[in-house]
Amino acid sequence: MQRFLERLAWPDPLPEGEQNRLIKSVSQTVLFNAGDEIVPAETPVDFSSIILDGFCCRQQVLKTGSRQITAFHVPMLKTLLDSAVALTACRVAIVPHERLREITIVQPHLARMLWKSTLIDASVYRQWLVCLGRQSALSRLAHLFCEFYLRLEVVGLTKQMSYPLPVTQSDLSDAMGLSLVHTNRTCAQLRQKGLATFAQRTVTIHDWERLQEAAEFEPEYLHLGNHHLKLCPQAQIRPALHHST
Amino acid sequence: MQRFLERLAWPDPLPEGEQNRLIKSVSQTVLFNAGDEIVPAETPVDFSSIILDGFCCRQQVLKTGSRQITAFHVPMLKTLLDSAVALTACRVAIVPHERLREITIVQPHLARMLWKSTLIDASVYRQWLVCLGRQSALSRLAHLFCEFYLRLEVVGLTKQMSYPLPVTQSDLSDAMGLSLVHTNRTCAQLRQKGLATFAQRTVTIHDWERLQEAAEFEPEYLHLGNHHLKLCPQAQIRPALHHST
DNA sequence: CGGACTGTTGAGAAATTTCAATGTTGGTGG
DNA sequence: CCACCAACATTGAAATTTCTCAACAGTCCG
Repeated sequence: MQRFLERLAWPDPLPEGEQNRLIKSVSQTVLFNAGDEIVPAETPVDFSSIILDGFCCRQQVLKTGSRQITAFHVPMLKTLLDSAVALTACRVAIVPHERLREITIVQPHLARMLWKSTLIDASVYRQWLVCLGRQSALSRLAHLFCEFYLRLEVVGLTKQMSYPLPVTQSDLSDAMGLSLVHTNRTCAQLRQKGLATFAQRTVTIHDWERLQEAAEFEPEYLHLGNHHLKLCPQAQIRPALHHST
Repeated sequence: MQRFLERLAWPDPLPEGEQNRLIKSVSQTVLFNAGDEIVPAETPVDFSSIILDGFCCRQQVLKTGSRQITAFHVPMLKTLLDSAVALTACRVAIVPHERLREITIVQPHLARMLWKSTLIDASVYRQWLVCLGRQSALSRLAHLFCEFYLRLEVVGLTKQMSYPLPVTQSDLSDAMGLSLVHTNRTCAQLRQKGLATFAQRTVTIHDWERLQEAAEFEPEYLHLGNHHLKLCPQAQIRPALHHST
């Protein structure tokens, strides 16, 4: 829970009273395995969920069977969600909506932080729309890798220019609106161009500068404040060339 | 302002006290012409905006010059926005964030309604992601036409199975992530199939049932409550055949 | 070792884009 | 009222991206 709390009012710390309030609001904590439906689609819910750890996504399945992932929820990032599926084992805190209602009454600042976090989510959705609507497969994947790098960086889940992304290429396809085959080829392209590698469910960025460029990535939409501004420029690593062809 | 207020706590009415509070929070009202930037992109803002009337969109322009519209804001629907552009003449109410902060303190219910409206926005974004990621051009356009029909229906802006959609085919393209040419051809297909016609900036739905089907449209994501459930089935109009070829 | 899942590759098919030309429409000034 | 202009819509055809189908390789695990 700690990491979620730290992130919520970012970059300010969440006052202790509010932290306790939120902790008390959790009615129960539930465990899920990879593949479980955290909240079945179409089910009306009267609670929200906080992903404590693990990795899950929101998705929608069309009649043709094709799937579109609409969001990834990384560990610790708050999230009120439905139609979510666990991609790895997940621990999820359940917060009844009634408790959230109480929070809006007695803890307006905390409520604002929760509201703000939904605004940031919306901002991320809009950015994804730009990717899916107007960017090439290469740019889309590059953008996703950039986004995750920063989102995970602020919560300390990156190691050098590398981070775990516990999904398959098939999941990436469904997130970026591409076919599996094309995703595979696009990953290969990113690798061959020396931009980034996705292997063993780990992303390694070889050339942050050029990756960002290929993605037209502009991190403001993530609302990370100035945190990342300190990170990224340093993050520029010597271009690594990995021409395997 | 009235229609915005009616819509906010939908289907419940917004208590008078809260209505007044919101009205008092407006620092000024601004007029825009079609094409004006309501809020320039990249500008940090300390206020939110409510579209009182007119029609505008959020957009993002890539380096290649291509544009992606990420949201349409129809008259009366509340909206806190940035990077917005007026598509028609617009009247916009400005609400400083400071006033919103006060609202979270003294009017928690009103604050919840505002929060809820951002959650609905996010829900619409996710639906658009599904469209852009996994649906054909035909389905995308059909979906857009369905979505607008309901959004405008609840605020009384439809007439029979027809409603004004004051955008060009070029705008539709940028919203659905298609090229102008393909959008044009897809509009023609919808027409030829007798599903819907878009002409003179007006959408006319010929066969709601089949249009909905082609779009895989499921209106729950709009959170219109039961209102539309009463409308849509009636809305099923005798299939009109308009084969112009 | 077999099986399931994941990743990789080839090749033809389909959807969509781009380029380029032509029609249409609505408004404006003469 | 007409001529004209600009914006918008439509059409054809070739180019490109992406998808689908199908086969095969690699890895993990019981």
